[in-house]
Parts: sequence; C-alpha cells; structure tokens
Amino acid sequence: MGVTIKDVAQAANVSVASVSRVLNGHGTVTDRTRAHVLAIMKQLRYTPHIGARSLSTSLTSTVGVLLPDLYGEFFSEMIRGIDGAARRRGLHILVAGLHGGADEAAAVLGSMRGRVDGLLVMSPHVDADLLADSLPERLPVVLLNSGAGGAAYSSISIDNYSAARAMVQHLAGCGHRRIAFLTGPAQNFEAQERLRGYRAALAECLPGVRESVFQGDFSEQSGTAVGKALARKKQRPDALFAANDMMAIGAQIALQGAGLRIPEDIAVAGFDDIPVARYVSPALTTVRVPIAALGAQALQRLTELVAAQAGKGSDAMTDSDNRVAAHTLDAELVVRASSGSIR
Amino acid sequence: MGVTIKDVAQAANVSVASVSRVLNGHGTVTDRTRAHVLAIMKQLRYTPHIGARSLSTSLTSTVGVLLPDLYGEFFSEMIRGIDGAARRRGLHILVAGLHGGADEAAAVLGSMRGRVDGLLVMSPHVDADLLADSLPERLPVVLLNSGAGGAAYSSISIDNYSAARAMVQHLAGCGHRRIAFLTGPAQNFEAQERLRGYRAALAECLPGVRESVFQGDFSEQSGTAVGKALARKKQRPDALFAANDMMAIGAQIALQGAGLRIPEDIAVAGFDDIPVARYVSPALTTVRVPIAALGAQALQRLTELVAAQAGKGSDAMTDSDNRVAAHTLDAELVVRASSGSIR
DNA sequence: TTGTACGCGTTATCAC
DNA sequence: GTGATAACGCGTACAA
Repeated sequence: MGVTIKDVAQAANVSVASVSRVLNGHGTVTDRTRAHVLAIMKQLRYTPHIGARSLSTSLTSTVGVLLPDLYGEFFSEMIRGIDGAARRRGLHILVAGLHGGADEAAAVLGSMRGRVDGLLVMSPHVDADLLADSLPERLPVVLLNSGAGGAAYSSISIDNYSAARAMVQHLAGCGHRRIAFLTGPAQNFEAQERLRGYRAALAECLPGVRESVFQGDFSEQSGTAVGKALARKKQRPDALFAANDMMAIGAQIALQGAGLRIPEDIAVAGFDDIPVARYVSPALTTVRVPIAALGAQALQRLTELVAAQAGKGSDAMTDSDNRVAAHTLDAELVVRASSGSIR
Repeated sequence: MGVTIKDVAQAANVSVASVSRVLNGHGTVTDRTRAHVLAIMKQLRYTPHIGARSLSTSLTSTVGVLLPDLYGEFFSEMIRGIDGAARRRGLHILVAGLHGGADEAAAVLGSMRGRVDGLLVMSPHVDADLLADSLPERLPVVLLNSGAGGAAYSSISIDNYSAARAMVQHLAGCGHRRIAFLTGPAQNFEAQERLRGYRAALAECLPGVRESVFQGDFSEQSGTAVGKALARKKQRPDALFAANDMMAIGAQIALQGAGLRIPEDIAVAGFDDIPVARYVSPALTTVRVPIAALGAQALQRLTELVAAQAGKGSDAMTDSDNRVAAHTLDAELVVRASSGSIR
C-alpha cells in the first residue's frame, strides 16, 4: 500500500504527531521541522489517506449528490455548477442517480453514511418522511427544486412561480388573450408552481378569460400529442405556454407539421432554456433557469450547514439551523431576437 | 455519531466479530444468531461505516471518474452510463471535472488515494507520464477516448477511424466528390483518428481527388467561421464532414445564412449525434457515438482490473494485466429519413 | 516545541 | 460457532 504518515515521520526523524501538525497547521511546529517534513512529504509523494482521517475526524470532505435520472443538459449543467463550487472549497462529490422509486432512494440514502459530510438531493421520489427515515445520523441535507422538505429541510429552487407569471404577462403584453398552459406531472412540485404562476398572471392580466390547461408529463412526446390535438381544434388558443422546453418543442413541431405557422397562427413558449431551444426554428422563447448557479448555491448552503453542525456539535441549534426558510433564485425571461416563437 | 458495529453487538449480546461475520457472510454463524443480529441491525438501523471498513480492507467500493469540462449531453450521457454500470455492481462513483491543465490533473489524481479502488480517466491533459507520476500506488486505471495511455494503461474508445471512414464512404456513395473535412484540435486523439478515417476513405473511394481539410476546435463558433469562409469561395465542396456535431451545426447555419441550401448546394455531416442534431433543419446526418455504452464498458473493464489486482496481490501479473490491448466500440451511421442534410 | 498513546469503526487472525 | 484482539492510517489530548 501507499506511503503512510508513519513512513514520513520515520524518514524525517520526527513523530507522527509532528507530521500531522504540519499537515493540518493546527499545533505548533518549528519552521525548521515544518520545512523538513514538507520536503520529505514531497519527496515520498505522500498523500493522506482520507478514509483514515475521516475515522478520527468524522469528516470526509465529500458531499453526496443525488439526482433523478433526467436526461441531458439539465443533469450535466447541475453537476458542473456543483463541481465547480465544490472544487473551490476543496470538496469532492459523490454522484448517484436515483432511478427507481422510494425504496431505492432509501437504500442509496443509507449507503451514504461515512462517505459524505452532507447531501444534495434532487428527486421527486424523496420527501421529508423518507429523508427522516433512511438518513444516517444528523446528516445535513439541501433539497434542490423540491418543495418536499417542508420546514424540516433546507431547500433551494428557482422561483418557478414568478418566472411562469412573468412569461404569461409577457404573452399578454404581446396581445395574446387565449393563452393555454401545458402542464407537467401533477405531483411534480415545479410543475405545480409554474401552473400557479400561469393562473395568477391570467387572473391579473386577463380577468374574465378562462384558463385552459392541458396535461403533459415533461416529455417531448406529450408535447407532440397536445400539439396535434390543438391543431385539430376548431377554436385554438393564441399562444401555448409549456411547463418545459421539451414539451414546447414537441408541440411546436407537431403544430408546424399540421400546417400551422409559429408564431403567426399560434405562439409557443417554453421553460428551462435547454440548448436545443436555440436551434429549433423558430427559436423558442423561454425562461432561462440558472441551473449551474442553482447547483453552486446549493453546495454553498450545504457547506454552511455542515460548518454549523460541526461547530456547534450536537447542541440544540441544529434543528433551527436546518429550518432556514427555503431560498429561491430568479429565472430570466429569454425572448430571442430574430425569429422568435412569439410575436 | 451513528450507531456502530459495537452497539449492534452489545444489543444482540454477541461479539463484534459475530456481527462482522453476519455482515460479510464470511465466517460461520448459527442461523439463530444470524437472524437475531440481522433483526437488531434493522431495528437499530445500522449501516456500516465505509471509511472504517476501507481502512482494514483497503477497498472502497468506489471508483473515481475524471472528466474534462466538456459541456452538455456528452458529459451527462457518459456519467449515466457509468453510474448505471456502477450501481449494478454496488459501486459508487466519485466525479471530478478536470478544468485546468496538467498540474490540476495531477492534484486531483493525488487526492484520490484512499477514496477509490480504481479510476476512469477521460482528459486531453492526462497522458501516461502524468499518470505514472501522480498516481497513488498501483491504482487500476482505464482511459476513455484517449490514445495517451500507450501500452501502459488500458483504454476504451469508439472506433473513430472506421466511423469517419464509413461516413466518407457514404458521402461518396451519394455521389459527392469534393468532400471537405472540418477537423478538431490537432492534439486531440479523437480528432486525429477521424481525420485519418477521412483520408483513408478518400484514397479508397475517390483516388486522385485531393483532400480538403479545414481547421476547427470542436466549437460551434469554429464551425460558423468555416461555414462563412466556404460560402464565399468560388469553388465550393459538394459536402462538408465535420469532426463533431457542434461544428457541423455551426457550419450548416452559417451556410444557410449565406443563402445556400442544405443539402442541395452542399451536404453537411457531423459526428456524435448529440440531441440537437435531430432538431436543426434539415436534421443532421451524423455518426452516433454510444456514449453511455462506452462508459458502462469502461467501468466493466475497470472492475476486472480491480478484481485482478485484488486477487493476485502484488504478483508479477499486474503489469501484463494492465497492458490489455486497447478496446474499441463501434459507432453507428445515422442517416435521418425525411429531411436530411445529405442527399 | 515535541513525542507517546489512545480512539475512530471494521475486518481478520487467532484461541477457545 | 464464537469471542478477544491486533491491525488499518490518522488526529489529538496529554505528558514531557
């Protein structure tokens, strides 16, 4: 096996304690010995064994990242944001995809003991109960884009409500009156919030106009289905606002396939600003979600929790500390210049 | 802190040794005691502390995944493939992005000691020398999409050469004669292989026709630049084959912007089959890289190496084991049906 | 300032 | 079949 702290101590003619002190800068060491030890460490290419360290410190300098098996850009952007923030703090990230349902989530949650100092969780299958049940010890947790934590867990999400509201306001401002909403899965927190924003804006900008909500599931396919259904209708909406870009794209292509012009016959708007949104024609008008920033913020929040817990020990503080109000980030309305899907 | 093996032993009125035996199924235990211990473990919601275990077994059941900071779909697909394969084997993955150059790579490499049983590395900045220099102990490594390992390290990649060759053959088969190639960074192994495939097919199918290679850097921007330059030329190629999809898309949009029709005036082909390739119009003809499968295969290979090393100890085998010939996966030519970018 | 010795949670090797 | 107990590598009182 690798070179240990003992080897370094022996080679430097000091005790392991001194080497440890040099390593962590805690105790007091002569500049002379410090330099000597440092030199030996470099020469021997010594790297501390994290597992051993975490045994005595109960710190791993690693955070767990639990993500749903969503495809594509969203996933990678989130990881990039988290990884960047983690690297800046000298942390490592342990990534796991939560494919299955609650049971698998519980298993993964459990297997995190001793591996991580905290958890970043983003999953529709995880709620406060499951967390409380299958979480090892008092592990700090930050929930991402989920309202499931309630008051018990810290959470960070974008302001889905306001963003959706702003989009509908924009559509109304463009002169559209019959604005339909293509919503996501009913249990999905983000979908709920976006729907809420749609309704609020409708009540606000177009009083008396009835809402028109179609059910989707965030997939392109469901967007296609609704697009086709819409194309067949005698009385079509002026505009369709989909709860995410993939559905918007599916709908847009279906509508175009049925001979309708975007945005002349019907305007289309999305949510997320995934890269593809720029390349369909006309380019999609959408809401930009600062995914990477979201991940970075979440990690930031998590490190605070970790520090707080480490500092205060098992004082009574832990509870109120975790109960920090949910924090939200703003999203940005993206209206593409040249050939937009809204006019 | 959490409940330890000691707590379980005490609650079950047995020794820690017995609990450990139940845990790992190694030694011999009465069915009766086994059941009892199991019950207590469940009741106490005990989870083994991995750090401690790895200290005595020097096994972590975790593999490190080092990826370049490439954006988007490629990144996430790769992680998905690896994560799936890892989960099936009960492994965890530690993900790190290699943003900077060689020095940062070395640092990250070093910090993996004690954390992982093996490493999956995909980075243009990592070569055999760096690996040998900054790798802790005899850590098994599998290189992804890189020829940098030489004979010293196991590597898995797609057959860039054959795939590019097949694409050019296809283009020639469609009647194109003046086929230009938009290449990637000169140091990039994959770009080199694709260029080699282009040249081979040219020599093979269109003897006498001079090659026409433009320099790009895998970015959409560089594709745009070449597209614009091409549009201004008096004598244009029949077809443009870009070493990746982003460049192909940039070029296609630029060519269209200059009033040229795709594929009538000039055919465009790409490489990767990123999702956007399906949504640009006309949809891109491209080479599908089985990214997730690639990741899964790499993990598979890595676990074999890990097992081999663990089994044989530090026998003389390790060397020849690692020297397994580089393994390649096939890519698939994707010719989109309706409105393709090639005709 | 420096060194000794113990504990962290687990596994594995012995005796019993 | 079961129970002490020595590692594993490191941090850290405590003593010197």
